[in-house]
Amino acid sequence: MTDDRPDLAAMLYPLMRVLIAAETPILAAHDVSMWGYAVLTALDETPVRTQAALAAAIGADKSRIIGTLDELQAAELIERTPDPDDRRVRLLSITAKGRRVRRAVRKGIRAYEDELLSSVPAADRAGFLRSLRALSGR
Amino acid sequence: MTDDRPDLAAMLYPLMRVLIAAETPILAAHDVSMWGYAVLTALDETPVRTQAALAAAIGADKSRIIGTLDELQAAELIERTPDPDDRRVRLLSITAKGRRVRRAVRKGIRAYEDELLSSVPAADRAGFLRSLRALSGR
DNA sequence: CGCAATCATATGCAGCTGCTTATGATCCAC
DNA sequence: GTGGATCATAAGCAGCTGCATATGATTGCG
Repeated sequence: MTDDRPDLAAMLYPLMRVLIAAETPILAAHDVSMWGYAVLTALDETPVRTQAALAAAIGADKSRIIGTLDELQAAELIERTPDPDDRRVRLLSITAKGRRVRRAVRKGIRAYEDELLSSVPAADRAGFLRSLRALSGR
Repeated sequence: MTDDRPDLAAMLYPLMRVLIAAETPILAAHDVSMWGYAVLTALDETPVRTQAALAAAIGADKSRIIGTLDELQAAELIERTPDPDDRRVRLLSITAKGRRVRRAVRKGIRAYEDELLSSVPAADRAGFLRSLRALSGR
């Protein structure tokens, strides 16, 4: 064990702040909240059955996420339809509009990330992304 | 540009939560808050002149950090002495006790991190750490 | 059928955060 | 000497978060 590197959290924290700061105007330009974008992303990528399961999937609080879902629905970015097999459940789906918005936001974010990552050697970058992917469980 | 990876923030966020969850009991065992540990770490590694500069260095709010400094001082982990050259300033320094506590916490955290990172191939791990270091500005 | 579990929803509580404003003391350039 | 800047400190405000509780409706098992 060497003492030559900071704790992971100490490195992740400022990076996280930089990313959030960069994403904020991108999200604002599309009138989407950060949790709203997380919801759109989840729905765009994987089917999910219940709102609670969605909340768990994106690390959100199942109660707090309701407001976000309300906003997304009002903006016609998602739809909620009753599940014919279980009257407690409202099935979630992303609309075509929601898909477009999500992908536009992601494009902006990706452009920023690519620029950020371009300062890192390609071999390290690949290792970084692979590690990050493995460590984040996705 | 490929679509085959999640946004950085989407990967960093769960990793950050995992790290925080792991650190929480370690910090509690030493009766140190997370900001307290960040302060101790900063003081243990680099001299800093003013409290405001310390706050900036660790990404904390200069007003909010006062309470943390009060606690650390009460626990005799840091000392605040008036700067003879500038009566507005209180110079900060870590005590020997503070140094011991900080290093004990770091040891616990490092053990966890090493275990976590052991699931990643060594080459990727090195690339990960180098990238993280470069991207976090430290 | 009864009951525990689950769903969506709402909300309270405590804590934290970012930002701001304010205070009194001190510093320093003009 | 004056005034703006800086320091430490305190606290307001609004927003967010994690967790818990509660409600009414629904489901599914014993």
